Amino acid sequence: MPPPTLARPGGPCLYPRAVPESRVPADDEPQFRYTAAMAQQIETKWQDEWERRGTFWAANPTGHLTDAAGRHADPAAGKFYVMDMFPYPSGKGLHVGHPLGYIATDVVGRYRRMQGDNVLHALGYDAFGLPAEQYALQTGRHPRLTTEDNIATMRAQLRRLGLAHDARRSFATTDESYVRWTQWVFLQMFNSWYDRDAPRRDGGRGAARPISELEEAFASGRKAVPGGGDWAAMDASARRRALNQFRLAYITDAPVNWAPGLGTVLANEEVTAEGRSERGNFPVFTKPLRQWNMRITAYAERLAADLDGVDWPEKVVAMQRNWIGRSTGATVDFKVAPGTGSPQAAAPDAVLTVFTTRPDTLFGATFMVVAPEHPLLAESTPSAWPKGAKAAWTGGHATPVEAVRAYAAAAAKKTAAERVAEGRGKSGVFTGLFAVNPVNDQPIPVFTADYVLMGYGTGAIMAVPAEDERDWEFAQAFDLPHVRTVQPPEDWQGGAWTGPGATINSANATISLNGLSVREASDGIVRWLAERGLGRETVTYRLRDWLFSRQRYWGEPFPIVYGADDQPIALPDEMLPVELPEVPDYRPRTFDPEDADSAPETPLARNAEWAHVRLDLGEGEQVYRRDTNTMPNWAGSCWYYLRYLDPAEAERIVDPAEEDYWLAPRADGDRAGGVDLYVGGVEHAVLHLLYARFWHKVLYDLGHVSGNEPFKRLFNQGYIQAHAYTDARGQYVAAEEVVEDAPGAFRHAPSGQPVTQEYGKMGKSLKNIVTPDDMYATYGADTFRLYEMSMGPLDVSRPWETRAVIGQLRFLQRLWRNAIDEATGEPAVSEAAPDEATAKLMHRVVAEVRQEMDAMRFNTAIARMIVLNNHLTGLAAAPRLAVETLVKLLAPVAPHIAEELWQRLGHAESLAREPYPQADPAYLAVETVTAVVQIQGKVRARLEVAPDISAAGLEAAALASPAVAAALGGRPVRRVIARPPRLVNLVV
RNA sequence: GCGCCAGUGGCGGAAUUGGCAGACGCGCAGGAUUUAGGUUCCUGUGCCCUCGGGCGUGCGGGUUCAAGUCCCGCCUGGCGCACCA
Repeated sequence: MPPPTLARPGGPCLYPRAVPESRVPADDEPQFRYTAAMAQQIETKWQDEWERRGTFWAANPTGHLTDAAGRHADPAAGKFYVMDMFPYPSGKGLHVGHPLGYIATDVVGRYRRMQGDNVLHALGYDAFGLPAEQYALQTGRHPRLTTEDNIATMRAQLRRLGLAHDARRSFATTDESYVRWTQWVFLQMFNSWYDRDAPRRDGGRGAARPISELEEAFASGRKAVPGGGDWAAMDASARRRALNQFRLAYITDAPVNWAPGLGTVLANEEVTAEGRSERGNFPVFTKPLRQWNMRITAYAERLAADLDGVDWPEKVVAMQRNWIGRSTGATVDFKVAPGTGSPQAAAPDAVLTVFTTRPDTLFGATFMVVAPEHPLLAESTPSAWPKGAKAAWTGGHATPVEAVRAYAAAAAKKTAAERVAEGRGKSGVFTGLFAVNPVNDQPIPVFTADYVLMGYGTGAIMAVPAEDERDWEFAQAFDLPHVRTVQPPEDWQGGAWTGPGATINSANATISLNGLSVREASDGIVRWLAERGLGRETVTYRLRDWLFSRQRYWGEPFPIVYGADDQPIALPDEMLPVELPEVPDYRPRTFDPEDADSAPETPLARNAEWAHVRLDLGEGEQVYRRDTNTMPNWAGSCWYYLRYLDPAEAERIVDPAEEDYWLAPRADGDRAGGVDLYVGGVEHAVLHLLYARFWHKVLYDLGHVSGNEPFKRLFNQGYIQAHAYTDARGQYVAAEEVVEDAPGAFRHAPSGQPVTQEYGKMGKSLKNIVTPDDMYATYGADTFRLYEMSMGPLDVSRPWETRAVIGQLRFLQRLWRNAIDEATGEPAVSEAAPDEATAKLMHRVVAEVRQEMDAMRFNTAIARMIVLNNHLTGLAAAPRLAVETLVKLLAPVAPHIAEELWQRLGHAESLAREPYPQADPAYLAVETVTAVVQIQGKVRARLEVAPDISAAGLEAAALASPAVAAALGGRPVRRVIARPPRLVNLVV
């Protein structure tokens, strides 16, 4: 049903004179002046009106979501999907920094809508997470209730901004109907594997496939069962165990990041370089625990390669590439045996495989290092020191077994940060083992040291001290030799030479690398190794699998149960969603932050009744144990852009017709597809944005979405910073009470004492919070929006300056006065056509504003609008055409006053879909331009010349000018550089 | 340590391609209206000046007829990475 239009189009609107607390109006103030009070009246009126009319309802191509007139989208017409990063509904309330991105996306959305695009813009809430649990504990209320309250508060605060969102499309990740599909995606991951040979829709090879295909391959013998089992002879439990090694979501006992102080395990992405938790800054220990993982490493290659196809800030692309950390090199196999005089412990055919990016230096490998967690140590460490073991190598231990065990135990007790910090001095211990260098059959000792990481490459390296600084340091510390295989420059002082150079000392009976470049030598030795089965070209990634389970309450439960064999079993789709149970205590079980021996405990396990469930999953009715972990906060934000298409969708994750309309690649050569514009802070560069891309690619492989990428264009907005002030004792004083006596000299007015200015974040403890509500009351939402958009480029951080906001209110006041008689509220425009100068300026401003808006340079767009408005202010009466043009130009940024003026100027319809002004090229032509005459590159005169003046004509005009003649003072002109029509430079 | 980005009036910023440095706004100054006040209006506002002009985009060089813009070397600030073999 189409909503009714406004009853009295263009009629006089009389407002009661509401008086904000902050201001008492003067008696002589005109009744219809645009003040903060007037702005409030206008803004709330139009917010109600837009809601009532369904002005911003976006139409889907099918289904129940139509526009306000009941129409579906026209697939042939333009569409634009603009999205903000998912807000977390905190209980703390907003400050003026929060809405920056929301205003920007609103401006873009409104601008596109005025150009005829069907614009999808909605805002949901990412509402699971630890803060809600903590807030619930403080208030004694269930997190669901506090979360709902927070969402309501945030909605109200944002509604007052006048954002053109389609409110029907809002939702929260905590909604049962949303959790159901988050769990569904998890099960898609659980029930899939990565088939490296499967052809992909985009022409590539390698894709997620249903796990049933793998079962068939095992059953038919097309693929060997790992461990060499016979599929037919295996029972259900053994089969589950085998399949678990291939699932994209799998449970495993691997070393994970355990933060006792936080009471949960964390993903690598959530651990800082210092080895502490990003949230809470607690120490993080590496500890083997049985946890859920996502096989994101299977997508490493595509996640790196497909960055070429997205329109993202280079910085974010670089951060993702660095995180994925693709590097090419070779793996090389070394035979390993205990040294002479040591009892045989290694299997005779034990092999140690290493990864290296410098296979060309293989002849210079003088020892080996394995990570303390390397499996070779447990299997093969001999029980006595061999001959040749130097005293410095043994760490004072009686046997290698003892030495290795002590070293590994010490390493496990350290946080990652400690390992790094202490590792600069290079610790380690000899393992009693020797490896044989395959190129020269030299035995070289094998050490274990924690500067080698189990998680990267093979967890083992060949050490080449002469060409690697870390190996050099280790060799120095342990009295190990080095052999140079790359010729350093003549002036080289010694130490490891990692630069380019000719290969030396690298020949055996069948190959010589001597004289070759690094590149040539690498290629040569890899070929030699490959021919003999001793090595191969290899690509490795820094990226690890994504640790996906958390020991928290307020998150999505896993739709997984365990039978007697303790192997995970998926619940059938009909049983989704698995709802969060009530528990006696939501609190995560936390420990002494330094207690590395503690182990996680899940809050969901506290509900014993829920944790066990009687089901028939095809093997007869029995009691199963539920998984009591919850998913990380990232799960909900990995696919929310699909949910805006229809949050009521109950049959499938997304309707294919809707997905195709809003997200499919459209332009030729575009494989990515995805949201047309995604605006948010840079802090999610490798967390959310990497995870969401991964999920999207899985959904792509499984046929649920039509493009490779979820976010076609990404824009990182800057942050709004703020000044804070401290007194002599270092205490913060209220920023609003500080006055500036002279540049750089600040004083706290109430106390009179001098204070020091700091620059940084806005925060309660810094006493410099300014809220949107303050701005609404003192200036109105339009002025606030205008100010935030005019402060500077959107992608740059800049300081908030409350006193500067007034400039934008003045602009709106002047615009209002150009359109409306302040005494009567009636239109004050002239009905005559604009004069020549006004028309020309108007068209030029239109052209410039469009250009700036297209490039999202709102600050300069607004500056141009002000120029036009200032011109109109100088006229006796502003022409209607010019005022209406300006109102339309401004509408995306200051929509309420624009609607109000539009209505008062006699228009019945909202201007939300009024075509954005277009410049008439006829008016952009100019009769004369100002040419500057430079002498020796300095401006000495200005001339009005025809725009099509020739170089000769310009030169003649310049030389004929008396001002130029005076400046030349009779000096002969040696050279003339004419750049008609704007510049001529005379060289004397 | 390595990499990337930035540095322009008292302040936020503009100058998209080497071609008039400082658009627009704040602040400030003067004036108007007003009993008064300013969230009103108008004018001015890079610095210096002997009123001719001179100087000026972090610093020092360079290329060019011409440099905020390009090149080289520094300084300062921010961000990212940091035993990844």
